[in-house]
Amino acid sequence: MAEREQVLDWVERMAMFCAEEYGVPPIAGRILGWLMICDPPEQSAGQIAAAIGASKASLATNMRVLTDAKFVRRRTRPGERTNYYRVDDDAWETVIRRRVASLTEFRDLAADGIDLAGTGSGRAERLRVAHDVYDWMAKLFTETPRPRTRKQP
Amino acid sequence: MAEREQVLDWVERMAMFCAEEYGVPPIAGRILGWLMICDPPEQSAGQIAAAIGASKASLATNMRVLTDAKFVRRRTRPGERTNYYRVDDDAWETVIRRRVASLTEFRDLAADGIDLAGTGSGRAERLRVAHDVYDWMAKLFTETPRPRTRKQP
DNA sequence: CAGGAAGTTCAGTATGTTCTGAACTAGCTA
DNA sequence: TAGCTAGTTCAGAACATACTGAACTTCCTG
Repeated sequence: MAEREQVLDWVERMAMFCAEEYGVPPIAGRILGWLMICDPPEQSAGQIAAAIGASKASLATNMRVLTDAKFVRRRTRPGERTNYYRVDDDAWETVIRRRVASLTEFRDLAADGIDLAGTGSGRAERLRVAHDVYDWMAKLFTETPRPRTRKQP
Repeated sequence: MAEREQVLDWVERMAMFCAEEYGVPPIAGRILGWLMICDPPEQSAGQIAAAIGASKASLATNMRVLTDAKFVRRRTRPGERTNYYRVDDDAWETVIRRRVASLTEFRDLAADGIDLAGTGSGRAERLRVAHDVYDWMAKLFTETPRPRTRKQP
């Protein structure tokens, strides 16, 4: 298989993963996938559209979603009207932050349920198991220091 | 607010959380929410349908989704045709297992991208950051022992 | 200034999802 | 056996989502 074709195939796999696991629209997934692996790492909407085979309109809509979500960063160059996009340097930190927020939201919801059921009741005990699992997961992320990524030897 | 109304409100919040975060259909979310907090903890489809205000058909469809996903367990009683449902005892373990599977899938996808880009290249370096973050998250779950949930003092 | 490309917005189309009533099957009970 | 209830399946309605062409605005370039 040609290099380009292999890359597009990978982009598609990544896009579908993002669509299924995180519920992003297919085109947003393709943009993300493309920006993860493309060269140069910073490209214009036109270049991206050509690469993934989507319309200008779809690019505008989906780029906005991705930049609002802080996964993609827009950069302008002086004296140029074209915007260039790349994966935000903090994108992966953002992924972790979002994950923690989701876990704590569930945990707090479970806590509300425990209050509602009456602490100590059987119903509350059942909810406490869920609460504790989510609490454990959330704390795992917030309390474990992440080793700094370093250059491959 | 009446007790019952408060509970239904909580169920609705839980249902919407599941729908938004995990992409389950609203009714499946309501079933889950109801089964988490209802008394008795094991109820028939008819009881659940009445509680959350859904049709028999929707219950059949969504119960199947939830039992297939191992979040809900079906139990039959001898000499009775009615099926009873409750939150699976292992539901939260299942949540964790699914999460790990998702993390490793992304990590492996990133690894494929690194191979494709050529290890050591700039493109590969960019992907390695993503790879390492997901690897870290996956290992967090698999390598951290979870404290046994115990009765509240 | 005129021409053209980048970017946005919107209306319309296509597609997919979710829910229900109704028709059906099957088991319990009288 | 007849009647009632639990459960399943399916077709269709209602709704939501994703995508694009086209019209428009804006800004660079000649």
